[in-house]
Amino acid sequence: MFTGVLSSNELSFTTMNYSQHIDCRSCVDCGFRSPMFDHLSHKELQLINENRFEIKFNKGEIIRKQGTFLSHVISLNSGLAKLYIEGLNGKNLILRIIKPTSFIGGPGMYYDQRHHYSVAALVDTSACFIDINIFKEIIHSNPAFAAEFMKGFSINMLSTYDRLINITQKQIPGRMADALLYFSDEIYNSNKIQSVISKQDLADLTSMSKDSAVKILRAFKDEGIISTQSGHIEIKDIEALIKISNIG
Amino acid sequence: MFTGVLSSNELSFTTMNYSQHIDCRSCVDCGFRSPMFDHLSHKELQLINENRFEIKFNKGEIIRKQGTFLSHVISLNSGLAKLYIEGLNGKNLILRIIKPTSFIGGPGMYYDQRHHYSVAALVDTSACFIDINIFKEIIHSNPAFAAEFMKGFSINMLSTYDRLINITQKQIPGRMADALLYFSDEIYNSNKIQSVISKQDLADLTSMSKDSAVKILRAFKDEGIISTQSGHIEIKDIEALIKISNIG
DNA sequence: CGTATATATTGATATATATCAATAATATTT
DNA sequence: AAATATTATTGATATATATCAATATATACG
Repeated sequence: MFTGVLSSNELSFTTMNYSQHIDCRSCVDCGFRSPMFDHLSHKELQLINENRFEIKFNKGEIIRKQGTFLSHVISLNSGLAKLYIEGLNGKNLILRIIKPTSFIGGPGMYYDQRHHYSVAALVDTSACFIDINIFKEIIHSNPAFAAEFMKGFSINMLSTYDRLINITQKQIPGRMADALLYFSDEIYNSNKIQSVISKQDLADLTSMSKDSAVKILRAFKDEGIISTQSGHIEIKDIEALIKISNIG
Repeated sequence: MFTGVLSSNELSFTTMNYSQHIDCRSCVDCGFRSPMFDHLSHKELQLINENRFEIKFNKGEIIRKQGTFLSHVISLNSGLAKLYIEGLNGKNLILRIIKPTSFIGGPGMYYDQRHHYSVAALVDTSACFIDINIFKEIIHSNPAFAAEFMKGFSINMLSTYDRLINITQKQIPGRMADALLYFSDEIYNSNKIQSVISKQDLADLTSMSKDSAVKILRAFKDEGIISTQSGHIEIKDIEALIKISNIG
């Protein structure tokens, strides 16, 4: 189930490249850990450190597979991943894009100990896996951490509500505008969307066919709202996108 | 914000009719409380009892209004309600139907203390409102209760995922079949669906127009899958519905 | 009890979106 | 570098679903 190289106990002599090669020594002073862990004591961080391992995934590899046993929660150290539900007839629905330093728990944690979505690396990605029982232990003994965990869970719920409304109540232009704004505002913090996001990904994010995704992007390009070069998409007129998003 | 008659301190001399007239004396031995509360001690139940009030709502009345302050969690004692997101351009999306003795918290509880959906009574309905701070206090001091609360939250999340996939990846016949099966399996535990569920409600539950809802129900009727009499819908061929639901 | 108001029904029409098919461009492997 | 596979693009066509309009039925109201 786990691919990639286990490396937390190795020494790394490669040149530092934060986007791909991280070897975390300890959670206590880790610069790549989810901000959620700021609420933990030194002792709690040490406990987590003793019960986690870091794994590197190549682009395209599955980090979590829907349906399998939920034995660990994840903190994404570097890279980028898509979190998606494997739906009907092989259709996927991307729920959200995971960037560093996001935490991934999942609704199976307190229900059936299974994964209800898959997570796949969009680029070379490194993530720490933390034992679920240790993690829960800390949740139950640290109310501030528990509240923070709940908050994250709640935000995921709210973003799912948002997706539900946007996908079911907006038509294609509005949905694609939402997706582009999501990348520029929340993922890349830039008006450039990297080419690792395929047309199929954009379609899976907006619940439309790939052909429709291509066509609406073409239309946006013709209107000067975006420009494209070798797979990359650049937002040229963000105001227009916001307007299209609002109209629906 | 709260309508209806506050009645926990009144004596009721009306003939007992569980579906409409409940006056809970104490949470400790309440037969209408959510099963979640079974995990509480006598003392904790007393604490809740001192910090709750029961309100009766007439059919059609709003129990919770999206956007308002989340000051209380709810336990539905009797009746029936719809929980829905007020979306774009006045379109509503029903997330689920609430029956006794469901608990309603909400994603705002640990985020922004606001309601992110509305709840409205479909029939005369009675519900207990529990102070949010008292409720959270108990969550933080009782791990078993906290886990149960988390489990409920997770189940809501999973049902939202389900809605997301069913609505975005099935077409009208499959979605309507899902809605009918939801009522028969989870709400009424009967193949008869009461007339309090309007065609608009069925449309809001399946994310289709009211006209389309009427037409697909007509088609189901013509095929002998359902029958209708004065608003009620009766499922005649549940196997056919399951098949339609599976095909999508 | 009749009038008003909301809800339900139906067929005709419009429209958004998916599907298909054929080609082009990229990426990946040998 | 050639060959193969994957991904992207485009226009033509099919189809699902929404909208509209006109009528019917039920429900609330004074």
